[in-house]
This record gives sequence, structure tokens and C-alpha cells, in this order.
Amino acid sequence: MDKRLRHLALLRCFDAAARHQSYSDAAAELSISQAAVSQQIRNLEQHLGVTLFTRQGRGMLLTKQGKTLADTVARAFVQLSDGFDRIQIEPESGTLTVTASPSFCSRWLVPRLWKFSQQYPDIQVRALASAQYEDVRHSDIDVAIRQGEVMTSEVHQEILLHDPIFAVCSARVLEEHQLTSPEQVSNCWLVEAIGVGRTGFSWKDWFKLAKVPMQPGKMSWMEVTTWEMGINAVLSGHGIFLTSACMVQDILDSGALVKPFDIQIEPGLCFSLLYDDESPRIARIKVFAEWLRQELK
Amino acid sequence: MDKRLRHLALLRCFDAAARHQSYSDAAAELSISQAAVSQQIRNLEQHLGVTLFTRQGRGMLLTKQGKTLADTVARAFVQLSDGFDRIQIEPESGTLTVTASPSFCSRWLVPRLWKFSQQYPDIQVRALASAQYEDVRHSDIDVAIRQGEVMTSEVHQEILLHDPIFAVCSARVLEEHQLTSPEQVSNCWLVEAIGVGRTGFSWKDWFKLAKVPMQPGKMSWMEVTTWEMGINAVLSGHGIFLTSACMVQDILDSGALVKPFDIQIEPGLCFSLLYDDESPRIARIKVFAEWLRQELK
DNA sequence: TTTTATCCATAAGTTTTACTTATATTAAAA
DNA sequence: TTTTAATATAAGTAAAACTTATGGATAAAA
Repeated sequence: MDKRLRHLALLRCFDAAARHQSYSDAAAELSISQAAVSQQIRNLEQHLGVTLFTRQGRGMLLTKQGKTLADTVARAFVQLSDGFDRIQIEPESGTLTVTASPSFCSRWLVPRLWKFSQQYPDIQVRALASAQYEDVRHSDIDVAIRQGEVMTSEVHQEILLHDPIFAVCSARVLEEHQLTSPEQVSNCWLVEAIGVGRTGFSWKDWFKLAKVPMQPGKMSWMEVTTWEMGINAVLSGHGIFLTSACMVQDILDSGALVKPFDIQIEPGLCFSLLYDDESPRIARIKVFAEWLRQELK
Repeated sequence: MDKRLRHLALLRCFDAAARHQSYSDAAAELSISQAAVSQQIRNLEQHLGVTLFTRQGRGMLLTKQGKTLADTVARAFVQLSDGFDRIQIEPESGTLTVTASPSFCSRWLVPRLWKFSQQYPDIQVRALASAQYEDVRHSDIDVAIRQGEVMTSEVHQEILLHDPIFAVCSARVLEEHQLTSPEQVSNCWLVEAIGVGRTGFSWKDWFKLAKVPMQPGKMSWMEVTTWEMGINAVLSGHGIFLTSACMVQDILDSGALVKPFDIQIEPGLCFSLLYDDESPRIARIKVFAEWLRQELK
């Protein structure tokens, strides 16, 4: 590091003196005595080996070097002030970056963002799909929506929703397999998502809940690694899939998928909301978080 | 002034810590103890009300705000270092601004600058013609050439040359008035420069030196306020003018003007050279000053 | 011109801040 | 678990920043 920056504090004095072209006025601005200013500037001049002011009658006149330095210092100070502003509080309006799993992003978040934009046109939301939890404290990411609870203590974390799990299939499968009672399900392809978070449930749980004995040998299975894949599978007519409302509600509404039974695994999927309480963008984060809560009600 | 700049010195610590992502390494760089760094950063965080680092196992991790601030601070420091560089010593090459009276500029300085440029192609000289002395300490001007001595004590001042005064006229006037003896001069238009500095001489002095009695009533006078005007007057055939070698040497050489007598008022015009000894551009100033001395020999 | 007011400069003493040392705490590695 | 390598904290010390008091210089006022 530049050794000349060792006497940084002296520059504050110098800046004030340069702006006022007067030690007394500078002292008044800084709420210190005139003598202090005089000494500080003498020190600075000695350290730099450069005369910064010359006495001009009653006042002080900047030398050429003094002028150059004053310009630089003033600009550097403005820059620092801006920096402080930026980390202290940012306005509500601006960009907000949200991360969630690829499935949640594409199945729930992104399809609803237009509503947020309509309500808060000054906040531009960027959605970042990512398979793993992204640190919201040490990155540019402001909000994370994650399945389950994230093992971290240093940021705000709350449960956004518990979304029950139920079975969905296409209308065609419903008809072909005559899915009027849970027993019939054994004859379908059973599609199951694995490894998407610690979901903690499976077809086994469903059959138990349905009070139907499983006959492992007799059944056809398919494992998928994302909700998306499972949904695509059943959409194209392949079997029956266990998933939650937030992933498929719009498709159920459209009629492309149906929910053959009222059987629900609860509490089901748990989604957490995480953000940095001390973020400079806390204002817009809170707006977004509140919108999320309302939207999920 | 931004109150947050009160704790400027803490930023030096912060900058080092941010670069190293380690208080211990920062302490080593700054040659202070680790405890000092830890305290300084705690102070900074308190003053700003913002967490800048979080502990990450053994090391320290910048928060988002910390990162932002570190960037700003780093850039501000570079700027300050540059500022210091600029006022401390500038290289020999670069721009040099010279001021002189309009007459000296146009009659002597500018016609000779090409030689300087040839010898020192890396120094770009700008010539500033100005009727009054320009401060070389508190402006962008590096060198001043002035008639007489300037009443200032805070910059370097030396006498560049004493240039004797003599009479010049056009060849036509010489012939028409048959200027073979000083007596004949009384019949010419006497052109005299007034108010161009405290020159301290006039036609009266010349007649005295020539041992010719003046006949004020019988003579025609013309007063001019610049050397330039006088030279133009005699060049176009109007009378005889008192001036010095540096103003007309080239015209005498070309034959457009002649020097009818050997009578010289001495010491005549005195030119001083002034520059700021502590200028950051002292290197190129010294080169130019030496060239001036050689050129005037 | 003399006086007065208003600056800056300096010295001595005080207060505040920065720093050090020593030790505790924490988390990773062995 | 023990060791190691980092940060955190407390108490004391050193350094610096600041204040008060005073002197000197300059410009404006009398």
C-alpha cells in the first residue's frame, strides 16, 4: 500500500482548508480549533515534501500542487461518500435478484412475476434458477426461495409455505386406468422425484396413506430428478406423479393434468424464504417478501 | 462535509483487510498488531452501522456491503495515490507553459521555439502572451519572462539579460534624412515606447548620450504603448525608434531595418526569468531555463 | 499614520485515539 | 480429542490530534 496514505486523516483537514481557502473557516466546519488545522496541514506538507498553501496576506492561497491535490482529494471523497451511500441504504426501487430451484422458478415464480412487476414497476426482478442454495449475504443475490430449511444462521429465514403432496396424471391416464379407487394406481407407471431436496416422502407414503398395500414386484417405476421432468412425463401421458400444488396448480386449472384423489401427504413440501436482514436493499426485499406471502396464501 | 469521512483512517485498515480477507495478513501489511485491525474494523462497522465482514471459519468473509465498500475504497485510494504522484515529481517530458509580454513573445520567444522543440521533442511549450506578470506559483504557468524585476519573493527569480537600447529606422528614412550624424535625428519622427514596464529611458537619454542638444519645439514625436507598435511604425517608414536587440535583431539581419548609430543606452532593457522552484515540473522548467540562457548568450 | 481586527504560526499541555500485549474464543485440521 | 490458526476482547501504553494561549503579520478602519 502506498505509504503516503498513512496520513489519510490529514486530508480531511486539507480538503476543508482548500475549499474555504482559510484555516479558520475550515476549523469552523470541522468543529476544531484553527491551530489544529494549521498543524495538520503543516504535517501533511512535511510528509509529502510539498508546499500546499502559501500565506497571502490574511488568507491562504493554494499552490499549484495544492490545487491539484485538492481536486483529487475532493473527487476521492465524493467517491467514498457514494460508496457509503451505497452500502447504507438503497432506495426501494431498483433491481432485485431472486434465486430458487429451477423447478420453482419455471413452474411457480417466473409465471407470476408479471403480477409483481405490475404492482411494483420500479423494482426489476431477476430470477436466478440454481440447483443449490445461493448465499444471500455474500453475493449479489437478494432473496432465496429454497425447499426445506437451509442450515445457516446468519440471515433471515422463514417458512413460506407447506405445500401438500398429491398425485397427478393426465386425463388420458385417468381414463385408461379407470382411476376411481387408489388400488388402481398400482397398475400405473409410478413417477417419483428423488433427490430434489430432502423431500421425505414417496409413493410408499402415499400407499400407506391410501391404505392400499404395495406390491413392489407388480408395479412399474420411473424416477426423475426434478419436478419439471416428472411433470413433463405425466403431461405426455406417462403414468402418475407425486407433486405439490405450487408446481402444478396452473396445469390443473388448465385441465391438462388432473388430481384423481383427495389423498394428500402433509405437511408435504416446505419452502423457505431467505434474505439478508442487513442488506442495503432491504426495502425492496421486504416488498418482495410480502408480495410472496400474499401470493402464496 | 460528509460526517462519515471522519473516520477516514479506519478505511486504510479496512482496505488491507478486504484485500487479504484476513485481519492477520492485513496487520502484517500495515505493520500493526492483529488486535488493532480487529478493533479498527469493529469501529468502522459501528460508525457505519453496517456489517462489513463475517467470520467464516478461520478467515473473514466480506459481506455484500463490505465488498461494495472495498471496491470504492480501493478506487479512491488509487486516485489519491495518483494525486500524490502528480504533485510530487512529474517527468521531464510533458507540457510547459511560458508567459512573457506580447512583444517578447512574438518578437523573440515564439520565433525561436522551434529550436527548443527540435532539441527537446518531448517537451511541448505553450507560450502565453500577457501584459501583466502572471503568478507562476499559483497557476498552471511554469515560467515567466518579464521586463525588469518582479516584486515577489516566493519564487525563483534571475536576470536573463541586459539588452542595450539603440535607435532603429528603415533604410528609406536613413537615406531621406541622411542620418550620418546624431544631429540629423532631430528632423525625424521620434517614436518612443511608453509604459511598457518601467523602462527608465527615453529619447532624452539618447540625445544626452549623443551629446546633441534637444530642441523640443522643433521635433515630431510619436508615442506607442508596445514595442510591436513602434517596430511596425518604423518598418512602414515612419521615423526612428528606440528599442533593444532582442526585439529587432532578426529584422536588422534581414535588412528591413537599420541601426544608423553605435550609440547604446546601457544597461537598457532588463529581462527576468521567474519560476517556482518547488514546481512538480521543475525538471522540464530547468531544461527550458538553461536553453533560454544559452540562446540569449 | 496609527489603531484595530483578523488572520495564521507556534508552544505547551491535555484529551482522545490508536496500538500493543496478553488472553480468550472459535473453528478447522490432525 | 488435541492441536493449530485464525479472530475477539480487555487493559494498559504510546502516539496523535486537539485546545488554549500567545505572538506575528496584514489589511481595513479610524
